[in-house]
Amino acid sequence: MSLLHSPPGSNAERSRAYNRGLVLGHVRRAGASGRAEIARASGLSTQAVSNIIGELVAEGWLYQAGRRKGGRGQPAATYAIDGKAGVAFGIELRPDAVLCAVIDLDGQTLHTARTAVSRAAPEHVKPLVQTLFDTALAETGTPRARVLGAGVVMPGPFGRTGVSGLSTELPGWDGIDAEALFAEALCLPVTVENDANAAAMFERVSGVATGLSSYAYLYFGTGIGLGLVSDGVLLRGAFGNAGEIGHIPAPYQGTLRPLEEIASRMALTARLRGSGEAAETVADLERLFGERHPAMMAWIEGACPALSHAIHILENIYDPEAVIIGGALPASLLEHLTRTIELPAASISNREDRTRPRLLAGTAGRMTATLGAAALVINQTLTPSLALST
Amino acid sequence: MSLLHSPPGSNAERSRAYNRGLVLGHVRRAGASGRAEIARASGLSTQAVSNIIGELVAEGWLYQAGRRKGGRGQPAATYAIDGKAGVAFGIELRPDAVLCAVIDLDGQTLHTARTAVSRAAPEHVKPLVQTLFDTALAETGTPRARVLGAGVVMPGPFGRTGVSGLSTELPGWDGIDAEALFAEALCLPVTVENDANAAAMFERVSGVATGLSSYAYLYFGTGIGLGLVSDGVLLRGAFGNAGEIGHIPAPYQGTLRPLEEIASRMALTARLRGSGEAAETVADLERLFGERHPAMMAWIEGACPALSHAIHILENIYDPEAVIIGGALPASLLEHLTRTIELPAASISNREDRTRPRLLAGTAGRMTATLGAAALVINQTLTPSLALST
DNA sequence: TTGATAACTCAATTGGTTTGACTTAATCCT
DNA sequence: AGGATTAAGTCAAACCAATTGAGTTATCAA
Repeated sequence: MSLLHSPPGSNAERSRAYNRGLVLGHVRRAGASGRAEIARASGLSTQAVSNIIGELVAEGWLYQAGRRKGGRGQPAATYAIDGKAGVAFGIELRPDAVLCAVIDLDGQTLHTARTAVSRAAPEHVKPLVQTLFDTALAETGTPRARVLGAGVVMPGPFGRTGVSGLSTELPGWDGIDAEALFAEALCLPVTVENDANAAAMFERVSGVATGLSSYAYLYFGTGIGLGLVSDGVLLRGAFGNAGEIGHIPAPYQGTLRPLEEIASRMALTARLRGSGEAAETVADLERLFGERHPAMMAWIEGACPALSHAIHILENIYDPEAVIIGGALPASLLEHLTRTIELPAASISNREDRTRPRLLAGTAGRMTATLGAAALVINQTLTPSLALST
Repeated sequence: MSLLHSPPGSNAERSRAYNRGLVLGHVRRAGASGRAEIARASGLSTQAVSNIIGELVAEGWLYQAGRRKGGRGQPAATYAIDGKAGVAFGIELRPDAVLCAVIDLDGQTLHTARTAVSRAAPEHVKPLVQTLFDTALAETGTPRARVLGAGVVMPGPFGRTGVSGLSTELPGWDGIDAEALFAEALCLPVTVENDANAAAMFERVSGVATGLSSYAYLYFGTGIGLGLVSDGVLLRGAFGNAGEIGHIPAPYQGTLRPLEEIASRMALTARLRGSGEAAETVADLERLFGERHPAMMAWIEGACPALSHAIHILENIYDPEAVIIGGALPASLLEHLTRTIELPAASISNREDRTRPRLLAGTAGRMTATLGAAALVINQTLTPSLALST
């Protein structure tokens, strides 16, 4: 019997925290709103919303944005989020570097930094992250109290004990409770996720998935990953390792091969190297795509049917509002892929009443996952759940 | 902008309903439990649990089961669920028949019935279901007040308006709000799902998924369906049509074909018909499998790699605790399939620390979905969520 | 027998929402 | 212009349910 302790019980305080999140989330999604409007949307009484808004204004989260015009009755005083009222700190751990970012409640990027490291062992990383955090606060002029929490992106598989055999790509982190380590180092609530999940959240907080609540996100990191968002919440699977889409078989020249051997940055770089091009950075890839390098175009030709296959599977299994592709590829290339990938016809997503494309290009670039780490925290404050750790 | 109204705000009453569900759920999963134990597991105070238990005992949901022995301190008085305290009514609508079932909180089947119909149009079905409900109550001697709700299984796609093009297999139900219709007819809260989702829930409430909270369920109906359970809750996708796994391409003799053309009852029946066997019922299939009919064995040989492929995909995308296969096939055949399907090695589910098999055989038989319809309701009362309609 | 331990209860307190009566500010209608 | 209507919002009291802290009871261990 798995002794997963059940979600926490509810009491007055937790209700308040939950309802505050509801109000903030509504204002974030719908823009400046009046009390009555929020009350109707949330099922709370106007009085409750009024109390909560009073509190949020006093604490600086909301400010009065204006008044509605037109219509009968007294015009509503509308309130909007002060984006600067809260920020989130994102950390990405890679074998050769530690990246960090700060984004605010609006999803605006306030700060990014990259530090190369020779060893990513916990004892090296911990003080480094503390320094990075202090620097980030100083540079953005953010008081510590305004930091909602920290998100951490690192290669899985994650700590749910004894996943022997599969060891992490990050030396020295096997069996380490990263969440506790960073929570202690930064004195903040910490969320740990893989790159794809984090990047998926960034799209929701400030990218192309704004307004979506159930979607699938294909992330080009080194390999290829998948983030699944359901009702605004990430699916993590039973052991926290959901989204290993790189392993699934995809068609390639008449055979089936793991998707990541066909449609990943790894595969692309290998192919370019084969034709004598060393493409280390996103800028390199952009240039090579710009000049329509034959090896690049050959990779695209192979990747598109494989991605189409993956999308077909995702759509039919998951029925998302959209599938998004993003990550460490140049924007031009992602754009090209969304135009070139042929969407399967035999799909429940192929419906007439769609208002949005089935396939979208997400944020491009090497920092997506780092920004996503911070976005995890923003999303949590705006999409409350009783299971929330904060 | 999708105006999905946000989840309802929390107040004292909703908190209580939620916490009651938490207590009931704990007792259901862990067996007879003491107040303090439940308090620790749920994060509530003993006093809160005490009050809730008092209420639940007064209302007949719980009864005192005994006292713990041994250990220091005062022995805990333990409480257990009275399975008979609540029942759920399940309805399955098919083009040629209406099935119904009653199960109790323990997941025990109290009643099943099948009525052939010539037309399954709403105006015919509604009075029929009312009669079936009354008969079921009378036969099981259940007072109306003990019925927690009704679950309805019917072919999708579901009502989220205007899914033109895709029309339901059930004539006359296009654009009908089945939930409202049955809620009004039976004066009960109603949940509508597809067959695979419902059957998946039956496994959780009384079958092989007891104690699992994240798993994937492959359902053999006419075609093949998928139910995904995540943290005890069904994933429905953005438009309520998640789980259309029958459309995904699977390997068959060197080519890729839709899974349901290879590994479904439809495919099996077609193949048997091709060799002159009319297999209409599960019993027919059982006989043919018992005598190892060549057409049956050929189907199995083709279906196994295709199912293995599907399982590979599910495991790597969802990271479930287990994959379950069940539905309208004979138990012996399902058993055989779980033994014969080769589980992919390149899977995150292929871990050393597993305590449970990766692939399990679920409940077999033609009534699985009907029982699942009822199980939906039982699961809701035992796995509380703030979003709950009740 | 006594002390430690744990489960449980009682009564008061606390936190938060709802309810209902009232005020304010705009448009509509005559 | 002026009253009716409509809607937003406030105030204070009532209400609901969880927590807190002190006290009781039952068992084991020394």
